Amino acid sequence: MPLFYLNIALDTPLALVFDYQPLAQTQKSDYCVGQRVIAPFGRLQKTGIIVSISSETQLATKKLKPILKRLDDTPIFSDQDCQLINWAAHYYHQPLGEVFTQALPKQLRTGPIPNESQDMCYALSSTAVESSDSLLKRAPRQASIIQLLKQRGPLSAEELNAAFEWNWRPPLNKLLEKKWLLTQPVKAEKNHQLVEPSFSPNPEQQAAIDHILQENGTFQAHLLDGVTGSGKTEVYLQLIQKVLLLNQQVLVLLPEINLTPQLASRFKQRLACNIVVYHSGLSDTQRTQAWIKCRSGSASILLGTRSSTFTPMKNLGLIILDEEHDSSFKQQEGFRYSARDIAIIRARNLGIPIVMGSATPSLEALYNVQQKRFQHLLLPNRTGQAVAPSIHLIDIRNKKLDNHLSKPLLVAVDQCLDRQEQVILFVNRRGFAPVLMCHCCGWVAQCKHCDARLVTHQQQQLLKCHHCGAEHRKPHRCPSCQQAELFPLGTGTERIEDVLKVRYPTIPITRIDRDTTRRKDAMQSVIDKVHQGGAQILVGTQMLAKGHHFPNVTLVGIIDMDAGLFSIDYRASERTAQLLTQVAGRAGRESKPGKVLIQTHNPDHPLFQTLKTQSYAAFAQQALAERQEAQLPPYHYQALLRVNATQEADILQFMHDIKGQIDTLQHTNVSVLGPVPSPMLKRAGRFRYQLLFESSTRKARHHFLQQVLPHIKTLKSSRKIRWSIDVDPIDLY
DNA sequence: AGCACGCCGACT
DNA sequence: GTCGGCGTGCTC
Repeated sequence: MPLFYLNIALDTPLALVFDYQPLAQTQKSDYCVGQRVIAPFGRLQKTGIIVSISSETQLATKKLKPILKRLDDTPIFSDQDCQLINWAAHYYHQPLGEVFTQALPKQLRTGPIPNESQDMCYALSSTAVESSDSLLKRAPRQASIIQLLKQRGPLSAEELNAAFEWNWRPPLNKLLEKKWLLTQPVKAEKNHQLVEPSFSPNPEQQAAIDHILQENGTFQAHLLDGVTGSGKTEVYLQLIQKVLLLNQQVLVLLPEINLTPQLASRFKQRLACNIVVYHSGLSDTQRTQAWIKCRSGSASILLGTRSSTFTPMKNLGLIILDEEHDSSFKQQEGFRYSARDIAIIRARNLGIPIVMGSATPSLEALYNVQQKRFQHLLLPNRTGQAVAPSIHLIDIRNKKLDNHLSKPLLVAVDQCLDRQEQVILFVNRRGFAPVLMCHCCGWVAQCKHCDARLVTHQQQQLLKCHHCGAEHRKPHRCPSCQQAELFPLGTGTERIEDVLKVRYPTIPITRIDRDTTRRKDAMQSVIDKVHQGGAQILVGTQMLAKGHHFPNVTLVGIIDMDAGLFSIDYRASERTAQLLTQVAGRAGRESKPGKVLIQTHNPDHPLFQTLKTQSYAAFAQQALAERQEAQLPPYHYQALLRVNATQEADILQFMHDIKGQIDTLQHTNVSVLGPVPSPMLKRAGRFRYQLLFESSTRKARHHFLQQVLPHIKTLKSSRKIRWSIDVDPIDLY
């Protein structure tokens, strides 16, 4: 009879921790919290994590099965890792085992921890040095590899990838065979000096750095609020250097994969240390290795997207989260969490600073500044001679447009191109046109599955639903009246690109949206092309607003943002203001003043006026004040209920019952989404609806969790309901 | 979520 | 007879 039981979190949607007997012949000291074990579960075997060890159990002891195996001798998660994961599971009402699973790379969800691979590099051997010249004619590729190694010393595979366009593996293997090259481990770089120590921060940057360092060793959340080009990255670099000198690690979180290579290379130029990137674009093996290096401490900096939020770090000293306002930090499917909020809690648990940077901070962040939870650090000026761009509104009411482009905008584009400078045209919609309509009968192409209209993609002759991803061939005749009078209404990036190609046949035009950058490395080749300089036009969606600096862009044209002004969703105007400010920030760099032209039917709209004459900060303060006046704090809570059944009518009845209860809550909005289109469900002859509960106050959320939810659980068909809570706010601590 | 069990109709 | 559909219940 054992004297203790293992409480194990298993990857299952059940919000339970399961108790197991230990292995025979083992004792309590063989187990600790954070270890992985393999346990029998029903007829299955699952990997689980020991979350506690207890001397009692609720179940009859003989019902408890013993585990099958211990996977780790030492725990894979530290107590602090477990604490964070526990917090997240409770806060987001997610089964503990599922959160543990999220925190592990795929390979580590089942198998043993592989050894940490040593990065190898290639170096010249002594024989190569003399005999290389004779190679030049016969084997030019081998020769150029040798040439490069002579110049730069030993190089890693990654560095060779960057250096050569062609596949360097075969000639390199030849050289290895001949023993002219040898492999050796990359020397761990422990020199944490900035490579360019000459940088001297301006007074605002220095003040921010000092403030943050002053609090070092204790928890403090900092909002680094700096306009585009104000040198936030420089502040990060200085802070990172200081933390590295203390032999601590740094976690840097970014909203998107696209932004990692750029920042990684900037860090590598400036900091001599081991930098590891972690995001969903890596292979399983790469991810596992990156994860292991962070845990062991051999990586000093982890640069990653939200999937790295939970990655164990041996000695974390600082968290940096860039583009704080970005919604990509929120996971929208499955386990709905906010990487930003979890990162704050992680910093608090560890007693270390977290620095959140943005040119357009979210209202929650600014609210937290008001509440003195966040320290506000302002970088109000662009560095160097750079000046803020000037914003102009083009009133297009009653004006004749040339394919959605107004005369003043086209004139400005002409002038800009004449000066050999570059133009960004921003269209917040991909595809050719958002609506396809029949001129004879008014039929509109509609998605079968959702409420959304189908977007015309002219090049591919497809109609796509941007909501659910459904695709159809574009019909030649109206399916309703059989006439051929279908016309595309409105515009998207593809249409603007077409129009510009006709108008500027000799000017390079690049479209940047999800359709053109889906291919791996596509984004990078676009960026390279733009950096070649000369007169060019970039047409694109929000992707243009994120991260990349195009130094020769002096004009930004906003084609159509009016839709963002009138949404019922109170966060839409916030998003529009952020987007406009971010895009506008792309105009003008260094000494070239930038110009932003906004085409609109609503030139007097307060949002435009505030951004034009003042700034995003002024807009945000107004929005915050308005919401406080209406006694709506800038919190935003969501709960999503997913209802599955075979009978559509059952679901609708069920949804109706719940809606009735929630409708009586104040500051709470409920909407029914669905049926959710899914080939899987269709084949199974099932339906799924979603009930989205949105609330703007903590009180409403509390009421929902305490009163409404338990009631929903007791409803007869509640078994078929899967729900999760998404929280946007931060009254976390 | 999986997965089995078990109850019905269809079919060689 | 038995194959397979899916409604129901369980997982330490």
